[in-house]
Amino acid sequence: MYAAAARVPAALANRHRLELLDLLSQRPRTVQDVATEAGITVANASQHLQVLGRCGLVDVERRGTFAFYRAAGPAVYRLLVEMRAVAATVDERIADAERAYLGSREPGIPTFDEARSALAEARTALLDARPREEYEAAHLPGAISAPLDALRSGKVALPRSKRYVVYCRGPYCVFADEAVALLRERGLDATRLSLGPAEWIAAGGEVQRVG
Amino acid sequence: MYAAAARVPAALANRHRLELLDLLSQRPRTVQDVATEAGITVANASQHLQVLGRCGLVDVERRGTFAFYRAAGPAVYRLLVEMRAVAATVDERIADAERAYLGSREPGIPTFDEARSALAEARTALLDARPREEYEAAHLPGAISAPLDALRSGKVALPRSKRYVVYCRGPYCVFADEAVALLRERGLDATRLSLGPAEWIAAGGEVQRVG
DNA sequence: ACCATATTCGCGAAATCTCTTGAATATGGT
DNA sequence: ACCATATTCAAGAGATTTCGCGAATATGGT
Repeated sequence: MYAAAARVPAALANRHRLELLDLLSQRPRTVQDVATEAGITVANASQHLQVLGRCGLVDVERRGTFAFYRAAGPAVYRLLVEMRAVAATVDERIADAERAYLGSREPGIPTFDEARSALAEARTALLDARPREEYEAAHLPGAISAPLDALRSGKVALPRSKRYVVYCRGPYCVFADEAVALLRERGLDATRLSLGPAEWIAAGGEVQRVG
Repeated sequence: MYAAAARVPAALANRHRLELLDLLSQRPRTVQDVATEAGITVANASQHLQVLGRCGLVDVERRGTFAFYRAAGPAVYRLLVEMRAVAATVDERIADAERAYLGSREPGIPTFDEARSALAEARTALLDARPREEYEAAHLPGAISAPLDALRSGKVALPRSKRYVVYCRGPYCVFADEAVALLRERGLDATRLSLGPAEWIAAGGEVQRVG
């Protein structure tokens, strides 16, 4: 019984599998895709994805010769969030990363409740600083896609009359921070929301898709 | 970074450590105590507990020559609950056990919200069917200790005018079921609450202690 | 039919984990 | 001081996991 229950943490007990699951929590990806992102061979990525799949952590949808893997559901997001919470209370590197990140940079908005009250104002807009593919796969309700590249090249029209709340992949991602810095350089009012879609889904929130 | 984060699931990826943590989620225990409960040697239990401790999953308090280990905090309870949730969606044995348990026996009260509304009535009492030591370490607010042994030997005074809601360690524990069966044989109105203190703590609830 | 490509499978060496055994350490009581 | 006991430490055999490599499988296009 406990041996059976231990298979889920066993699947997560590997840095590559953790990274793959993290990648898949942003959007579905092919084996090749995650392999290059994580810097491992395709064969190895395939094996790791199968381990994750056997424990119900990822689902696979086959389209032609491609296998699109994705995080299996809200329960997986909740598990990831809780695991990071425990890890952060002890592990030096994670805690340091968090301190370095949350300390050196400004705190931003730490909860969805606060974000919601900020967004209640009509002149506040929510921006998604992640790559467009991730925005298309799942984004917070009402968010506008504003990938960092597009912001840099000025391809996103941002009226000066608005206030902007920017989010990205999650607390440890730097996209939103860079986006906020960029907007402020241009004299816009921007704040970071230091949570991402994973935390939103974990909290029971619904997401929107494109197409 | 991911290697560091993987240490938490690695600590949980062992049936004995999972069982130990489960035991410690009910009440603090000594090394010997958990060793005999889990059927492993003391040295082995000590090693496993140290692994759990290094990841911040358990705390230790030394009193004399004894080392009392306990689950480290609400985050650990939340992690355990989420892990079981994921495991139950896939693993045959766990899902079977759940079906067998929740199917063959009656469903009981599945959420704290429903329990709260039942307990709002003044004539409803909440009973804790676990061993007294666990009740003393932590029990749901307002619960009365009614260990199975004490119920069997009739040592708990239960007025016939009340309705009883009985809980135990959690969804997979049978104490509450047996207690409910026992009370009904005696013509009392009893229902099982199929959640335990772990789920209560995971949901952010406060617990009471004795002494 | 044939080819290109995405994925999966199988094997073997290296690394890691597990558990037992026996000893070492530390604390409290006599 | 000495002893009993609770816990921890250390080392080694055995089991499991990891990962690269090469081959096998499967699908879609030409």
